Amino acid sequence: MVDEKNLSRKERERIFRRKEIMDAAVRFFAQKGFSATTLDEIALASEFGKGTLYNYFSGKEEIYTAIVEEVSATLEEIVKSAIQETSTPIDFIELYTRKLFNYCLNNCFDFILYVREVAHFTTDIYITDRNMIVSRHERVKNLIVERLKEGMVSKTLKKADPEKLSTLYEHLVFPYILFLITAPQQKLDEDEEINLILSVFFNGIIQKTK
Amino acid sequence: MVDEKNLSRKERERIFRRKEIMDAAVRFFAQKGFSATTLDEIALASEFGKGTLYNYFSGKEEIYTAIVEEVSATLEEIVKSAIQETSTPIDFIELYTRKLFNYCLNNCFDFILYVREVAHFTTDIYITDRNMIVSRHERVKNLIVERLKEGMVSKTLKKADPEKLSTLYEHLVFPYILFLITAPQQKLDEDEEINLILSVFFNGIIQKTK
Amino acid sequence: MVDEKNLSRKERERIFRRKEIMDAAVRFFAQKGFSATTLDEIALASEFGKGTLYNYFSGKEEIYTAIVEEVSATLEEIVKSAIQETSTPIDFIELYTRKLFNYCLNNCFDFILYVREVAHFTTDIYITDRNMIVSRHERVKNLIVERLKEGMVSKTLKKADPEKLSTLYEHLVFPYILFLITAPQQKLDEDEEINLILSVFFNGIIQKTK
Amino acid sequence: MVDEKNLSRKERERIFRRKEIMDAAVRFFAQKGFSATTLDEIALASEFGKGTLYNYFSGKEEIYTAIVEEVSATLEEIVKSAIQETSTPIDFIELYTRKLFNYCLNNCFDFILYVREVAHFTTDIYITDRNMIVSRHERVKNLIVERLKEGMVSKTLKKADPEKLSTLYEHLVFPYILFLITAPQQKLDEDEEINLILSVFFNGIIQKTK
DNA sequence: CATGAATGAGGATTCATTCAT
DNA sequence: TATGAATGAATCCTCATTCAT
Repeated sequence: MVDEKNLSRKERERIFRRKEIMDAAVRFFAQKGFSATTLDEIALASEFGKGTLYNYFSGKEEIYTAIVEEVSATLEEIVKSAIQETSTPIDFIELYTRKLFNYCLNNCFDFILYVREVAHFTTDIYITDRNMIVSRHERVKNLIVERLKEGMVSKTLKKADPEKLSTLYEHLVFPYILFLITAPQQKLDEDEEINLILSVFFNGIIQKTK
Repeated sequence: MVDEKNLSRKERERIFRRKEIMDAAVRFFAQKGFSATTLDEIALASEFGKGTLYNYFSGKEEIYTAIVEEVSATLEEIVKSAIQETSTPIDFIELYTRKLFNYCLNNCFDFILYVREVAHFTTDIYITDRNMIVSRHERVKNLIVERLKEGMVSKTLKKADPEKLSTLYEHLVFPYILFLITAPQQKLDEDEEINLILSVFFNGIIQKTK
Repeated sequence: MVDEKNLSRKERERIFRRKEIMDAAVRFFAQKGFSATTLDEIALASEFGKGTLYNYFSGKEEIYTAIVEEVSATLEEIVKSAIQETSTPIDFIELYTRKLFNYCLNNCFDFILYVREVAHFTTDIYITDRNMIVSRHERVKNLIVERLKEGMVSKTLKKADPEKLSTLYEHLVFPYILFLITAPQQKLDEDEEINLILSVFFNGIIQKTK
Repeated sequence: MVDEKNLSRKERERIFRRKEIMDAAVRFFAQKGFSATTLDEIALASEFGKGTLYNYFSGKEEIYTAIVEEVSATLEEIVKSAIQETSTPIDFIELYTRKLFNYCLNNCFDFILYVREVAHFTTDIYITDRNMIVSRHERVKNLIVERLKEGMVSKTLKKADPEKLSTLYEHLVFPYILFLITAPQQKLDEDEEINLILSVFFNGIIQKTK
């Protein structure tokens, strides 16, 4: 996350244009995958000349990587803020889920890319700098694991492997949100869906008090 | 699922060769996506000449579609058999999960393709005959929904929208299995994983009796 | 130089087609250099589809390299045969010059490429396998140097650094032949030109007897 | 050669900047040829903006042409001065060779370009104004031819076609000098090399007295 | 049927040139 | 005048598909 404060006008414009290109590209990457997306499409959609893209990115791969990295960074912010704004594991999971849902609603294509990468759903492209993404994902996961452990210590949550639980959460919530958003349907009652997810997930992990 | 009984030797051989090609192809589609997979790879891996593939399929797309359809059919068989072999919703879900896991262990590449298609994770390719897959998926889903409804009527399961619950199950179990299988890790304790999934899912959907 | 005897029809055809492509390409490389030559031109001139070229060469660079290597091999043959067919240094140089001239007359474009490479006149392209060409050039040069030394021992030739003399010969004869052939002029009296070259070169290196 | 005396400061600066650009460009043209050289390289090396180059030249081609023309003019000066400073053909050739060698030592890239053009070693680019260069080359050649004729009349030189002899000289000396300068070697004994060239060339063309 | 050479449409990338600042 | 971002034509290369053998 670049500090955009102390940048020259030129540099700010450059970052802005990079973002414009990424925003135009993400829809295609999400819908068709990396290989099937063409630079012509991206150029057309971003309203830049094809050659211009190369002033901002070294190639198709870098556009893709930049998008995934940006989502990755944003998701880390989301987790951190959810942690800071809550005091209990339960509250954290609820807020985190809500924030995720919200982010996904507004940036569904970015989210698709990220889920695909993290969930190993395709390796259409070998992201050279996957390390950065993977390590950030690990970091985020650890934050969640810590919270889960706290809950287990305080007996709010059932005892279980917190690592596995974290992974399970991720593979429950991410794909489901993705489904809700991509599936063509009339209306989406956000609260209802969140409640359902949490209800299922919680009433399994919350230790019942007699 | 073609009835292979009353076929001539020629026809049986034809089906056998189609299967060989599909088996060779699925690994590439799973690992690299549709677009990034080349017919040269498939020809080489299947030990057929490139031109020969066209005697068995109309093109790359049909190979892909045939694979997805085959998985789709197999999964329908799995659900049906799980239904027939169990008498309660709980038992059904457990057996179904177990069978899924098992199928996935032995056919992980096929499974990846299917999940990608069903979970809308990419539409790299527009499957012309997606209707058949979608409608079978609906059919399967309805079978599950019926079972869930039974459970709600008999008060074994909490009252909830069975459609949503079915979807939730699908988006919990499928991606998680996929993750377990694709994530590079040492050993995989199948039973432990299944128990975890079921534990979380069940203790959320099973109505607690005092 | 591949032994073309024991090859299958397929392999012979393959070599033949490679040669056809090289023959079509060399004219462009010679006239415009490596970078300015396009595959479209080569494809058109060789009467193959553009993609077909890639069945025979890995790319533009390999076509170029293959040509230079072929000339290199041929020139080695020429030197060797000239050595075998003569018994004195003087006769050798005369026959060698005559053979060179003749080769160049019939393969002037190939010759241009070779001279350019050997004379360091351009490094438009970095030939990966330049080593092979350079080492062959060294080998050929040594053969000539040996002959020159013989002449010096037998007092037929003046005493001088045979290495330098060999280089001087090369940079006299090759570029001049090239000039004669590429310069647009009416008629070319081969014998006259050869006699001139030899006259100048010989009457300098032949030791005068009183 | 523009008379730089009566020019305004602006015009002098303009010429100076053109020269700076040409000096930066010639190294690339010499090493990689016309096509493979990019304006970006030239702009970077000359420390001008890419657009600025167009204030001094109409395009890449003109930069190239200007360089070749400048060398061409310089070489004409060299020949003329060598003629004025000597009184015999022999002395002339010796001085000319020496001056050439010296020029080449200090401007080897320029020299490479010129030799390539004059020796027809590549026509990567069609110099629109090649006429000027060719005609100057003819002029220079005639000066040399005249000197050679004088030598033949005065019986200092053997009788021969002076035109051919001039060409032979050019194709002996130029490429050899080029080779000496571009070939990677430790030390270069200028005098030794010149003596060798002249020794070979002279003892062939000088008529022996009994 | 089996094969793989031939093909050309399509895609990523480069770069000379233009032009607004 | 100096600049470098924008551009798209041009180029190399890939690959699904065809077809002669």
